Amino acid sequence: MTEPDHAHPVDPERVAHARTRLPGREETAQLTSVLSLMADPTRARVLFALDMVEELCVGDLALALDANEDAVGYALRLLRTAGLVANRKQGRVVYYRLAEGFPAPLRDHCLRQLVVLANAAPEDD
Amino acid sequence: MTEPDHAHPVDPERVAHARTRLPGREETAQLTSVLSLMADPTRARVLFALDMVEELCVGDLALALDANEDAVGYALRLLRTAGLVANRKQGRVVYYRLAEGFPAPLRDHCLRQLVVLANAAPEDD
DNA sequence: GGGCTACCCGTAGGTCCGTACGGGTATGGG
DNA sequence: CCCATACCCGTACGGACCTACGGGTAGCCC
Repeated sequence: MTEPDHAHPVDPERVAHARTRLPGREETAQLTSVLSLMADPTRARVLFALDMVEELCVGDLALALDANEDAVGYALRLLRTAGLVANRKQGRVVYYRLAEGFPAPLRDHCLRQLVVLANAAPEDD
Repeated sequence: MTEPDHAHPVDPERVAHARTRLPGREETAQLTSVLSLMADPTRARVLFALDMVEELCVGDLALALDANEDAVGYALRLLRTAGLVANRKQGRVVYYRLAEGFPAPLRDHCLRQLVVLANAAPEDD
C-alpha cells in the first residue's frame, strides 16, 4: 500500500501539532546538506583537524589524516564550495582553515560533542 | 600526483598535533554513521517529529511529514536498526518514539540547535 | 470466523556520491 | 630560463543509498 485514502489519522491532535512545528522542506534540505557534508569520514576528520590547528595545507592535511591527496582535495573542494572552509595561498602552498562564517553552534555543540558521544556510545547498529 | 614521497611536511608540528588528537578510524566511522542517519530529509523530520510529540504511529507519521508510508517505513527501519527509535505495539498499530538510549547531547545540542542554525544560516552553497 | 486494515519485509531499479586516474596551471629554485 | 613541486580539475568506474512494488503476517470489525 503506497498511498492510502488517509483513512486513519489515529492521533489527529499530535499529527497537527507535529505538522505545525515541523521544519519545512527547504529548511530540512539546508540542514541535511550540512549534515551530509559532515557525514563523511574524510570530511569529518578534516574539520576536526582544522578545529584543532588553525591552518593546514593540503599535503600536510593528507599526511595527518593518513589519506591520499585526492581524497583530501575532493573533500576540501566540497567543503569550500559549501563555504565551510576558506583557503589562503602563500607561494605555491594553499593553507586551509575553518571559514569565518562557520556556524559557531555547530562547531561548539556538535563538532566536539559528537566526538565525546562517539566515544561514550556503546554501539548503535 | 596521487601519493608523493612525503617530501613536504611543511608544518610537522601541527601535523603531529593533529595526528595525536584526531579521532581514530573507528570512532569516526561510528560518528559518521549517526550523522548519515540524520542527513536524510525523511529521517531527520521523523526525529524532529518524535522529539516534539512523544509517540506516533507509522501512518500518522507519514501524514505529518507529507510522505508516503514506504519512505517512512524504510526510515523507521534504519533508525530502529541503529537503535535510535523504539516501537510499542498496541493492537495492530505500531507506535514509535525516540529510544531511551538516544544520545541526550545529540538531542539537546544538535537536533534542536541545527534547526535554529538552519533558519539562521543565510546560505551555504 | 471471514475479510479488511496497519504494518513489515524482500527484491529490482534508478540515481547520486566517493575514489582513482590523467592532464593542466602557477610558483619557486638552480 | 627551465624544471620540479603543490595543487586544481575533468572524466570514468564502482558502490551505496533511496524509492517503488509485490507479497506476507498479525490484529480488529462485523
